[in-house]
Amino acid sequence: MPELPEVETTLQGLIPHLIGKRIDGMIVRQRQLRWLIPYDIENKLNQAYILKMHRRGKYLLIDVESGTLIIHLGMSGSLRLLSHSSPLTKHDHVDIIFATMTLRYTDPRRFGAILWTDDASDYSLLKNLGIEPLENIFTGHYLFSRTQHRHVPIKSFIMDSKIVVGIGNIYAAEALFLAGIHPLIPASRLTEDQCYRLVKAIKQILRRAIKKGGTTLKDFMNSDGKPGYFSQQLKVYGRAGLSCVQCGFAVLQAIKLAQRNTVFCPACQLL
DNA sequence: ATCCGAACCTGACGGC
DNA sequence: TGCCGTCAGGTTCGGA
Repeated sequence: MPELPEVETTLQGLIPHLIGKRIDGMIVRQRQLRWLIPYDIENKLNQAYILKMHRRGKYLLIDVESGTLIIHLGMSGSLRLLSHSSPLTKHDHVDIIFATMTLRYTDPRRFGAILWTDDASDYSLLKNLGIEPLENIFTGHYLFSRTQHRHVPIKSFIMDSKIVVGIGNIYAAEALFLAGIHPLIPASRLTEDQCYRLVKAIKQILRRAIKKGGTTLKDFMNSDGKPGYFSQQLKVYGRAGLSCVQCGFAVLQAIKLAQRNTVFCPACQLL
């Protein structure tokens, strides 16, 4: 489900409701997500006030005085704000309870994570992450310098969170299409100019997707339970076999790359 | 250091 | 209807 725009949409939906609020309790119905939810997390969060909420890559970080609650939505996770009486459905694994509402984590595939750290700046899953794609330090020059001597396909490269965070399968395909770059080109073979174009495309795609509230394919919902509308703007993802919206004649082609479906235009994105 | 595939899990869908 | 294989928005980890 969620790439950076969906996580950002969720975060921005939650912030106005949760900052400064006190957590009155936490109910864990299913501890086994990607990793086990730590057994002491209910104690750590009980009666804690939410000081700050932010995002690092696709990780949602919720700061309280004694540390940080870390939430990752995996492939199928979502967070919604509900009334206390809202009926439970099958994969509602965790509730965080506030005075007037419940924050509910739902995740059918359980690839997501709910973790705790006393010190987010020294947490293994966070400290080796690459840079944020929407920050100014993510430049064509940065990307070009990192591609040197790297032989992986450029699509895998921009999806590598040690290089740049937040770019998943949908937006990687869309950004490469927008930049006119074939997904299979080895990273080291990109010219500096192509790196500039790719970075520009990534920023543009992500910003536009955030503006539309993310991409809803089957079931993505923001924290108010509303879908995102960026799926209507997708130019290659999910369109294999259809004609290219840019050149109008080539048929979009699908290949498997690093176990992920990858769609591109063989005419607009030359190898 | 780099790269690749396996692993985690459920549900939806198409074919027989 | 039911069973089987395939696929799905992520990413860490282990081994080559």
